Amino acid sequence: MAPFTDQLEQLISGCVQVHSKAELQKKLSLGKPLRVKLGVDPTSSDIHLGHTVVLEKLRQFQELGHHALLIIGDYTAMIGDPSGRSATRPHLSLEQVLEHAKSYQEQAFKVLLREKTEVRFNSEWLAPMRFADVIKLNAQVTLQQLLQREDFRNRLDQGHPIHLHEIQYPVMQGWDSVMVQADVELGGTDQLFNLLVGRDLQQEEKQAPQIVMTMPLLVGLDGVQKMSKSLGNFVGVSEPPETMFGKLMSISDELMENYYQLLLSEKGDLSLHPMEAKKLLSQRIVARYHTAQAAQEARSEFELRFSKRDLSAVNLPHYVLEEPQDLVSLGVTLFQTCFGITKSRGEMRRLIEGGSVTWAGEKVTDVKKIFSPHCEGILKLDRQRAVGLGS
RNA sequence: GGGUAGGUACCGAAGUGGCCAAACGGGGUGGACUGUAAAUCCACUGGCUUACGCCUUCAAAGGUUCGAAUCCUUUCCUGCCCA
Repeated sequence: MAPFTDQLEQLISGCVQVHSKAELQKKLSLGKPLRVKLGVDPTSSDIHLGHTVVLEKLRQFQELGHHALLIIGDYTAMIGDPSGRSATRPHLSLEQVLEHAKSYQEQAFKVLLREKTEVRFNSEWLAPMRFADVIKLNAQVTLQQLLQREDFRNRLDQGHPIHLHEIQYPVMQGWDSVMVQADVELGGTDQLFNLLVGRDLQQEEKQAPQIVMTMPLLVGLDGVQKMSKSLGNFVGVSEPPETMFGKLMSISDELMENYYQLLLSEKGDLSLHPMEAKKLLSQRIVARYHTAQAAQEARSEFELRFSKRDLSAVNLPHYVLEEPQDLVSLGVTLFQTCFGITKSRGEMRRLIEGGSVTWAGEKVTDVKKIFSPHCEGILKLDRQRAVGLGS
């Protein structure tokens, strides 16, 4: 293991809060590997760049010789973390949660060192708990503490409901820390309260309280709200290189600096043309989750496709017509079969009438235009999607 | 449990018997412009239809009416005040 003073510097870099630095220093100085916990709720099937900020921190701990505990919140996911939420989360079934959990782990190992990670499901200890046990835990938290949280206070002020099951969440998460005897717990800044509850519960159980470290939240592609699957403003770590690259290119210039900082832990070269800086950023992030070559290709494709607007040189899905079809029907079929997107005929018609569809580089606004099986060429459907027709 | 205010499209929010597929704002999508950035402008934003129009929708189910998001009944859900 590295000398603890060096470790300390590294570990706290990028953190928003460390509670407390002195405790961390002390624990590190003992020279023993720390048990570092990170909880994730498999509420959706994808891990996105927002999650990676904190995963990377855990990875850093691993590389310094510490023990990583990845807690899959299969049980908590069914309740839904109210943190930062203005409304109650929808309920998930156990089946959904378990399915998500599986792909979650796989994706998490794109960042974490698999063989050095202990994965635990919190249903292991939460499911068998009895009501009396729960009551006992609840005695550790007061309503006043909960109401100091901004998310709950907002809901209260705005007359939005706060359900009792939601206020159980911090206690459950805190109990996880007790059960795995965490020395450190990581989380986003919105997790601060939940993380601190863990300390209280640990102390109650005569354990040393965990050190709490929070990382900044990554803003989503819209530049306004935090990155989340449900808002659709995310870049998933399992997405194809071209998609990742494209999505990253759509962020605003202002966001770029933030992304450089949080995703690559460095300052971008601001002397470059913003577009060039953004291409560099995208390329490097893609390279991290795919390969350098894939990133290079994604970049070239992007340039061909959008800068030079040359679709002919780009890899497009192919489709061969079986029989003549009008443009609307064809469009709907293509969206479905090539991109898995369900469009109504009305939507398709609007797209065509709005001038989005081009055939061989020419706008086609005739909804009824017939395409026959021997038509060959490139049909552009919307801003991002195009299909090669014919063989 | 009592009182009271509500539940409208992705979200917020008008509408309180026909002119309502439902104003307005946000969001989203497409176009122009561009660096697939920002800003701006324009269009679209339940389904089917070239269209006339038809169909499904205003928490749910029934009912009144020529006609209901709007009136009545019951049910479910939520806020606020009181206990």
